[in-house]
Amino acid sequence: MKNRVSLKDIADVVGVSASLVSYVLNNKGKENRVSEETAKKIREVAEELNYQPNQIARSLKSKRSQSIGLIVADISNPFFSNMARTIEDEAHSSNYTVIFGSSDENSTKLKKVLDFLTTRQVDGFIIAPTEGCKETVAELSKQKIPFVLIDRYFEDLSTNYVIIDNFQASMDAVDHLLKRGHTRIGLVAYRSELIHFRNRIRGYKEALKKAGVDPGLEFIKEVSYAAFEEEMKTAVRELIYEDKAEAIFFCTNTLAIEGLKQIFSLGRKVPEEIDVVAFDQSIAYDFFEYFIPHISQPIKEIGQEAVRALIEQINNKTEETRHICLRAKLEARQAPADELKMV
Amino acid sequence: MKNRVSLKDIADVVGVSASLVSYVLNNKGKENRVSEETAKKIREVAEELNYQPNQIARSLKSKRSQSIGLIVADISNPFFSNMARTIEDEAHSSNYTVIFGSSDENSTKLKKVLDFLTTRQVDGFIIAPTEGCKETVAELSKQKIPFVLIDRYFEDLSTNYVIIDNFQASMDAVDHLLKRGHTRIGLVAYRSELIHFRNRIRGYKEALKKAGVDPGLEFIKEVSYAAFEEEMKTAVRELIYEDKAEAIFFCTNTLAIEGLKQIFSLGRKVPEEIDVVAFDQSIAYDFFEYFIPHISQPIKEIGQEAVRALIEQINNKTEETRHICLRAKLEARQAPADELKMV
DNA sequence: TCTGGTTGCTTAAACGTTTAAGCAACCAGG
DNA sequence: CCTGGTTGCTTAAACGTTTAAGCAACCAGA
Repeated sequence: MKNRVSLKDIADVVGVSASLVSYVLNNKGKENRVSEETAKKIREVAEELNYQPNQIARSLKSKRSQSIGLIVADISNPFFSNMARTIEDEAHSSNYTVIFGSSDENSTKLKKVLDFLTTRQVDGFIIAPTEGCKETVAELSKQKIPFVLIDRYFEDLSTNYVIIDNFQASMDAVDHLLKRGHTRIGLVAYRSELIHFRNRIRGYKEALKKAGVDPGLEFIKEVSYAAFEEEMKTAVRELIYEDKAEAIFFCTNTLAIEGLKQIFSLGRKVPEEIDVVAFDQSIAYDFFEYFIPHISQPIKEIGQEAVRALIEQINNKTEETRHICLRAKLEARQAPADELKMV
Repeated sequence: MKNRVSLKDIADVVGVSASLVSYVLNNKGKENRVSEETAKKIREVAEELNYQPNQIARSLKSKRSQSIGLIVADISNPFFSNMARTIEDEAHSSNYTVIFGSSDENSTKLKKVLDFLTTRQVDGFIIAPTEGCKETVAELSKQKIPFVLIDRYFEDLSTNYVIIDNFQASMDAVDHLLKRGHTRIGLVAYRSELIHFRNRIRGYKEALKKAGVDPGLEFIKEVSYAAFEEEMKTAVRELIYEDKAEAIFFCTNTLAIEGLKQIFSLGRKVPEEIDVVAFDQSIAYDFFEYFIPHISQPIKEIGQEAVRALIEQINNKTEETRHICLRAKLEARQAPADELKMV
């Protein structure tokens, strides 16, 4: 490949210098006093030879690669792949490409991917930070590399971020269960210091407290990201058998899916025997006779805001950081039983 | 940002020329007779200044960007996002980054994304081609830009591709339904000339023919990609009410999910009243009392083979094309009814 | 003492752009 | 006829690498 036509090629054909071609094709002919006649010829030849500017050369000169790095926990997780899609659309519309990498919620891997993409001179990053990557993120700030955190952030780090109000969302979710008459409500989250999980747990506690539920009736289970299937088994078992939970709030889509499997495998009926609320959407919820109430995150908005904030930072090199906190909505429509009938 | 340390910076500190630094850091010190003493000093300073080579400059020189473009129908489709993940891992392990773009099964959009990424000088593409993009793909061949098609290919175009044996997979799927005693078997596919759909339909027909089923009992519905929810409604309705189908074979994951919704909304029980086989995995299948039999594609292998074939083509500029056809497996385990009980 | 090879470095060009600076030719005004 | 501005172009440097070619200093052998 790569016998691609360059400015020089066009210049040779027309019989002018490469600079002139550059001026014309960048619509800077006027300012640089290129005659309309020459300009026309240059444009024609460029068209004819199907000239495509070499972005690499351009990047070297401009120190801008017009690409952004997207680092999420796992691109194959629907939450993140949906996010990726909106980020793609938004980035392309601003003439940026998106390079992606998965961290597997592992701070070492995150650092590796980050370094890998930094060498590629991406102009900035959109990152779902993992636990224990605060130093890495702080370093990024120090190096003045533009970036926006999504989904999670660090309280004691002044960075751009786009998140949702996890505390409020969690309160809404638990309120929903309280309103349905439960007091013995369990929660399953990942074992993590990440702020969004902490806030989801805070929201859970606050909702119970406000409702006057005895703190002894807080049932909180935390499972590890790496082995959550295994640990979910124990968690659900304990919630049901020992804590006598009437309802469970699952803090992510993956947890909800796995948790529901465990509930069913114990032969419990949802919602009659165990009521459930989940965080995040899942295609699976459409198939339950009882539509699983869940917190629906404004994924599209998050992605768009993140790209916008990032590009703004790239362009304006403004020092101030933007903290965008969106509202997530509880989807609790009860599907008509005879319309989405489960087999 | 971008006050990044360059070869020159290191050279200045050590007091040598940039070339020497380049030789040493590329482990070409020996061949170029750099004294071990100087080499050591250079490596130390490089370490100290945390030197990261500028890949852009390197790319300009080498005409290699060490990045590949991945173009799929929609990155948020689980099939493609899972594929993306394996491609990411495989590419990173060969020191390539992945830039992605979605075509929405639209050939105009595909061409746009392709051009967009070509300007970025990606070294090659992995593409799930859309209907009507044959000329675009042929043009890519003509320009000698390395690429590998996945999921689909064009019969009359000699290109690299990694696919599965759709004909065989489809036969397996329909055989499964035949073995369960059905003869009135419907099929739902996208309305498309893409070879993989044609082959899935061929497999369906062949299986029926082999089983001696009257060709009059072939019920084939095709829906448009853009409005499949709407058209699925009609398709399922017709299959059930007019064709009196006893079973339906859905040709993709999205079709299966939507089709199942429609079947349930008509109050039909699966599998007692309508038996079903799907193409591709879905998280939702885990939740049916009756585990939905489906064709499970070797996504990981497809991704890996695609990356390998692509990198081989990039490196060896071999003219010969590789046609890799993998086998997809019918997953038909029946989940124990009391273990995965639906609510 | 000259020759030729080795050692250890530097110089320079190139990749394809962008863009400041320079320069020749022309024209108008005094 | 000189001056100064305008017009239409070219030159050159730069971005950060890579790499061929060159060169000075030294040493060994004849």
